[in-house]
Amino acid sequence: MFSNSVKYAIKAVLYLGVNASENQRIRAKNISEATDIPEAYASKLLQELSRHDVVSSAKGPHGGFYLTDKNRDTPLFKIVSLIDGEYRLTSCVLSLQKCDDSHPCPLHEMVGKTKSDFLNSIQNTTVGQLIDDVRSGKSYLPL
Amino acid sequence: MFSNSVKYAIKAVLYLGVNASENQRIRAKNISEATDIPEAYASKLLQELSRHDVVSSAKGPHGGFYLTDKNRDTPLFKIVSLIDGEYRLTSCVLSLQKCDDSHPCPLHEMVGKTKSDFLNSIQNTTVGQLIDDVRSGKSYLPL
DNA sequence: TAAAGAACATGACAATAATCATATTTCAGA
DNA sequence: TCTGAAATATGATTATTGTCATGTTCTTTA
Repeated sequence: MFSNSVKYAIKAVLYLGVNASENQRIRAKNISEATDIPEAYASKLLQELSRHDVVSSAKGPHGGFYLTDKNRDTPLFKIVSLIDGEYRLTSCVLSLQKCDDSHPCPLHEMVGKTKSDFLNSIQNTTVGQLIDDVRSGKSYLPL
Repeated sequence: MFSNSVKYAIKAVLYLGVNASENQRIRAKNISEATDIPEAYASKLLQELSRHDVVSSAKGPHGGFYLTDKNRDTPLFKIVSLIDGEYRLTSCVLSLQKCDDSHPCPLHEMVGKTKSDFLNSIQNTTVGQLIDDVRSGKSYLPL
C-alpha cells in the first residue's frame, strides 16, 4: 500500500509532531533512534520533507526538525505523493493504459470504492489530526 | 496496492479464462504477446500459478495453458497471497509490530475499513466472475 | 570571530524485485 | 520410436528501491 519510504516519512513526521516544537527541536539522530529508522535514511527523508515544507528545520547548535502550525495542516496525501509519486495512488490497479469508468478493466469496479475511499481519507486527514489522536491517547506511536 | 507480478498474473489468468479452453490451450508466448507481459516472465509466473492449481497446463505439441471449471473458482486472494505473500495484505500500514484494534497505530482507524473492504473483495471475487464480466461486455481486457 | 553543532547535498553501496536465458522433461504425432 | 513442440526447473542478469557514507554550508554561542 505504502512504500517503505512513505511509512518512514509518516512515522518521522508524527513523531516530530508529538515530541518537538518550534523551540524544542529534534535532531535527525534522535528521530532515528525513537522511530527505528536507519539514521542516514531518516536524514535523507527529513531533508526531502523539509524542502517541500512538510517539516521545518533549523541548522546549527540546538537546531533540528520541528513542525509549525502550518506544517500540521499538511494532508497525508502530500507526503505520500511527494515520495511515492501520485501515479502510484491513482493509476489503474492492473496498470492498464486505457481504463476508466466508461472502459473499465475487470477489477475497476471491485476496487473503485476502496480506492476512492482511501484517496479521500489521505486527502482529508492532516498530520495535525493524527498527532492530536496520539496526544489524546486514541492511537499510539512505537514505544 | 499490487506488485507488478500480481498484476501480470491476474492479467494472464483472465486472458486465459476468456480465450482458452481445455481443448484450445494457449502457449505462454501467445499470452505474453496478447497481454504485453515479457515472455520469459510470463512463463515463470504461469508455472508458479500452475504449480498451485490456479491454472492448468499440458506439455508437448498442442500443449499450453487453460482454465478448468475448478480453476475458475479461485478467489483473487489466492493469486495475490501466492505471489506477494499474505503478510503484505494484512500487516499494519506503518509496519508497526504492535498494532491492533486495542493498540492502534495513528493510521489504523483511517485505513481499517478500506483494508477490510479490500480483503473482502478479493476473498469473495473469483476469477470466473471477472471472466464472465469480460465476456458479457461489462469490463475490458487490454486490446 | 572562531569553533562546533547541526542540516544539507551528493553520490556510493546493498538488497530486493523484475526480467531474461538455458537446459531439462514431457508428450503428441508421424 | 523418433522428432519437435511445448511446459518445467533453475539460475543469471538487470533495474529499482532502500541504505549508507562523505563532505559542505549554515548558524549559534563563547
